[in-house]
Amino acid sequence: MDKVFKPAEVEDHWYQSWEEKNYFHSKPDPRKTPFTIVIPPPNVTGMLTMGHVLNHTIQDILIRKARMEGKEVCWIPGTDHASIATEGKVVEMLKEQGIDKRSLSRDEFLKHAWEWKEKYGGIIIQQLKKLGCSCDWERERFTMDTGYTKAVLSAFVKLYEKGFIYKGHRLVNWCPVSKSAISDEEVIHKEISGHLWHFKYPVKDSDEFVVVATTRPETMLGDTAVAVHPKDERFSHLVGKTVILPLVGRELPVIADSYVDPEFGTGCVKVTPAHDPNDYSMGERHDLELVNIMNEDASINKNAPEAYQALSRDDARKMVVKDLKDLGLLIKTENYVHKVGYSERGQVPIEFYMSEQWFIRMDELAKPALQAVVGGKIKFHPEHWVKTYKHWMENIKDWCISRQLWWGHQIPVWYHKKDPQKMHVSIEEPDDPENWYRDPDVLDTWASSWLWPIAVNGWPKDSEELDYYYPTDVLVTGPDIIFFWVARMIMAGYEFMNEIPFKDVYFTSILRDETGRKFSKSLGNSPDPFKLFDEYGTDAVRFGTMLMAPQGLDVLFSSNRLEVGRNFMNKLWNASRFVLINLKDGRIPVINFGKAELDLSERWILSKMQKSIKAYNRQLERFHFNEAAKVLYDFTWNDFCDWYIEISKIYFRNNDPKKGDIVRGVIVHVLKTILALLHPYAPFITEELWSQFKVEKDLELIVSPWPDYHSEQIDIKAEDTMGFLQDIIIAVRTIRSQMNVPPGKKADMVVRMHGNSKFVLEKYSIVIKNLCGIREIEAGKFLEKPPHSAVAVIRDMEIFIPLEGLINVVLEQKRLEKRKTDLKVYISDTQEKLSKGDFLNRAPKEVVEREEKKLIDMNNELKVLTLNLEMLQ
RNA sequence: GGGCGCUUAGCUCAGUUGGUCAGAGCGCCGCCCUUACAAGGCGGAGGUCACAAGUUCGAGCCUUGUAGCGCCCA
Repeated sequence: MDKVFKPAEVEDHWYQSWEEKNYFHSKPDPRKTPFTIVIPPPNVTGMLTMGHVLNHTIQDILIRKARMEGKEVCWIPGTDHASIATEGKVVEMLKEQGIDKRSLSRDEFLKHAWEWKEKYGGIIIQQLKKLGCSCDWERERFTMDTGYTKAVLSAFVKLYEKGFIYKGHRLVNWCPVSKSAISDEEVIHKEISGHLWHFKYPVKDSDEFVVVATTRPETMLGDTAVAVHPKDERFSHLVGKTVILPLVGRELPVIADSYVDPEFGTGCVKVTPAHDPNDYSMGERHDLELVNIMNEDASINKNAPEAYQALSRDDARKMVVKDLKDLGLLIKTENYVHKVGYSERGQVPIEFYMSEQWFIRMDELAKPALQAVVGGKIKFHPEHWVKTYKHWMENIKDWCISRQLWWGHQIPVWYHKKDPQKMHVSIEEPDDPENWYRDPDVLDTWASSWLWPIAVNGWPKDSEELDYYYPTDVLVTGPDIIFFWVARMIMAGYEFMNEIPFKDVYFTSILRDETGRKFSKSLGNSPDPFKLFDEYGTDAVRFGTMLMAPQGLDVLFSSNRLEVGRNFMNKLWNASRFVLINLKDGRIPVINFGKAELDLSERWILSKMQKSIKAYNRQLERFHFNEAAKVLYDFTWNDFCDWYIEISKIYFRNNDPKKGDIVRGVIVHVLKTILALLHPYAPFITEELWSQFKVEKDLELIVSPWPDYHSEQIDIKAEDTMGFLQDIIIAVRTIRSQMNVPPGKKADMVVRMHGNSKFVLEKYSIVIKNLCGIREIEAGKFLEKPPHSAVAVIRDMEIFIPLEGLINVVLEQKRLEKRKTDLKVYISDTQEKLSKGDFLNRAPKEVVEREEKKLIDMNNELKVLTLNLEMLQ
């Protein structure tokens, strides 16, 4: 074995081996409990990011643990067609080739899109394999494969037939880049420093003007009214009159509507019902005309005066402002900070745009889905996301599901050519297709992915898989798609299966860089996972990422934190190397606890291990992956490597073959248990090391049994005695270090006992001698303090280390004084506590006893220290 | 404006059901290349648990308020 762990040499080998042996594949097996996860399908043309690493490592941990626990494990992978994002990329690619999308037919465009998908679609799947994900690749799905498409269209038809889907001419969020409607959830509100322009509109047949304030002057071309508050006396004389819209010449009524805030701006607002949702509502109340002044790309259309037609909205704004200024109608321009909605994909401000769209009525669908989460049938981790979910579900709005795109699921609605009111809504085309034309729009991607947990299992057909694997167990995803996806999957689960889609939802942390910025492609601050895999090893990246990902908080990611992971893997590698070197004739022992005479250190490490198993399982069950990782890290490094391995060296050097065999048995047992427990986090290195310790009855680690928790191996007494021993050893090491005793130089130890703990020194002197460089130990109740010695007090022991020629009296004084000062503080705190009658009466007996014992011990120590200090002077 | 979250060592963060002298990693200081590991070992320094009040025998943890930071929604 190499001195240093080299991840690249083992990772691909083991992944291939697992795949060849078909360990990832699942078949419904009624005798076993199923454990199912559906992957949150990444965008088909996406690349692996650190966010994926975090998310999929968690899923792989859950899956690998469940597999080792003997469940029938199925992790269903796949990719999402990501309608708007993918279409955008294809349009961009075509543009680079000099092809304009508008010059292509729908079929021609789709051909390019599928080619693109074939070319880049497999990449992220390969990347997930590199990460070690143990998905059932035979079940890989794509949201636009044939079966899945059928599921999506069936869902549409079913909801339509129930009356949950309707078509409406509405003001929707419009992305002028993709030239499509988008849902409320795809709009990002950003704070923008803009301006507030104040304009005069002349009142008809009068010298008067009204002054309106707006952040979007260009929309005035579509104004159809001016509104004031009904109780605003400044303007009440104008209500019912008419103003002339400058530049356009249209006559606008002045209306009174309580929506108007008299405090804001001038108290008069321009009303543009076709381009603003609030104005739209006012328009409905007052029966105002709708004037749509924009084309699909937000340029000005022919409903505006000719001078502005075809201008972009930005140019139109400049020109409107200039023209109004030239007419003397611009009063002032204020700097003004306000929120502007941006299209998540297009990265440009959205428009509110009148168009014909399909909607799903959500109120009915939301009811059971809300109850499932509020009532605890589905559990969120961390729980606080329930409130966010609840708030959204209680204020849910209808979902605009049509998109003016080509890449996606085309809406299964046909209109009759002669009578467009006549519709055919079905997953099959009409019998006389020549007389019909199909709705050109596609469905919002989420209107396909909300079916993911059921559609991957063959819905709407009944199947053994659907029956066996649904509902799934856990969903692991980011909190940013709680509305987009999680909520809607729950609704779809109830609507189509009358059953929840998953029992637990784990929301991952959001990754940020060291300065707190979200990782994003546009900022270029997202590290390339593959560079990290190369640099640290995949296991280390997985483990390190888990260790730094607190539950429910954002992670300030920094790659040097992955060093912890790498160092840990190397530590484990070398601990294993040590154990291998010390095997007898290369034989792997199998421990038999019944017969083995276990000594203190063995009873202690086994007890510690059981406690660690218990804590580890508990943290994993409550989805605290960082804390679980910590439990294992601490046990492995601190208990196993720093203490047990160090102690074992004594017996491997020694000539007691029987004792050596016992230690070999225990050390191999503990190490193999660590490997098994760590396997879900670090699959490659653990499988590799396991192969070195495999005996005939062992399977490969990936399918080996999860370590059992044995409460009978918990040994409080051994832990206490070992703790005593450790305190003694640490105290001696501290003296040696602080008195600058050279590491190679042996010292003697004289112990004056005040109680009955002599047995510890007698029985375990070999451990003390070896672990802190002691030659001889002399112990007794009435020994004198040797001259020139340093002292430490541990429980009932006064430990003297004679340091002729080495003792530094000033240092020793300082050391003892510091301890004395600290002790006095603790003692007075404890005394105060114990002097209160209420504490003695009300606190549990154990707590009082513990405090009393503490006080006695500390007083004792103080007394001894004081005496020793006096002797120094 | 409404909601959610955060504030613990120089930095990044754990801290379970309120109860032992509040922990880790990194960084820092000292010693050591000791035959598993220098990606390591041993030892050490470093804390008003944001602030204020309250509940309690007892608060980092529970309640209320304040301040600062972050996110979501309108």
